[in-house]
Amino acid sequence: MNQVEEILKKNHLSVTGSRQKIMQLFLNSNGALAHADIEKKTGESFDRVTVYRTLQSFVEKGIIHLIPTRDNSIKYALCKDDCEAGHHHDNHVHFICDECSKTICLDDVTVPQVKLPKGFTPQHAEMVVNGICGECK
Amino acid sequence: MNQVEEILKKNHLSVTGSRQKIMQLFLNSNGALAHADIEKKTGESFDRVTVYRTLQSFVEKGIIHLIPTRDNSIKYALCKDDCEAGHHHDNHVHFICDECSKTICLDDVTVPQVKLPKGFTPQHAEMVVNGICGECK
DNA sequence: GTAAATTTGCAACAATGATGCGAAAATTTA
DNA sequence: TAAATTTTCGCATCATTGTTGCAAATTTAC
Repeated sequence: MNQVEEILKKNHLSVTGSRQKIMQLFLNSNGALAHADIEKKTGESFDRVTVYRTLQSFVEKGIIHLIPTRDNSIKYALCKDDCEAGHHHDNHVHFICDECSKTICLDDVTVPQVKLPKGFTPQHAEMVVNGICGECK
Repeated sequence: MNQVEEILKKNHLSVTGSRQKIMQLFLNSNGALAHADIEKKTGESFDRVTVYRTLQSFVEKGIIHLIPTRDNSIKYALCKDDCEAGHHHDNHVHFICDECSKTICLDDVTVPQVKLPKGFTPQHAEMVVNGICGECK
């Protein structure tokens, strides 16, 4: 049983062609993927709806997470820690390169706490940093 | 000359019905607005395209700014400081209430700096906090 | 008040995402 | 391992969101 199958089974998902291929894509890519990226890379293999539903199932199981971006395009990313241990990932910072527009999970950088005005109760914080990544410098 | 006209003229925008009405909406609301909110509140007054273009022109002039949200819906907000002084607003934190889903600019809370891994050069950082706002508590 | 510049509304289009449903595939069961 | 059951897939269809071109209307500048 390969890594992809393992991940799917562990998360109680049927092992199907689309899920295997898309999961493999995430494992191969070192950044986040947008729906469009996935559709491009899988070619004509799967229906557009299948890709949506596959991503949805991954999100529901907590295998991948969404990354909010400034231009409001949805990006999905697999966190290394997640797939290996299955535990819930902490709140890490995301980095988006303005040059190559690669989106990277900075798993080691946690979102700092901020002091909110009186009355506000925080529950979850997201932080996205834009700039130039190591490869584009 | 009223406040709305003043803002528009200062930003070299023609004073038109849609711009006046939409700008007024922003001045009246104490939170951020989504395109859909605006369309709802302006009723049948304007074409959908006009609303888009009006918002675009405001963004271009720096009168309003975009707020990235976790569910990837675009929200626009007017910062008090901006409209009065015209200077560029600093990087403040945004708060989205999970209860009433109001989106608020925390003008006094600046986005903290984070230490990035080697090679990454930050240029801009966004931070969005979800939770419960003062009114919903 | 008129000419020039800008903005509007309409039509049309593109991209993104959701849903219902029968067919196909995967999993369970015996 | 074959049948029964469950899940997923693909197609058609639809909704929402956002963009563009262009002629008509409005605003601004002179």
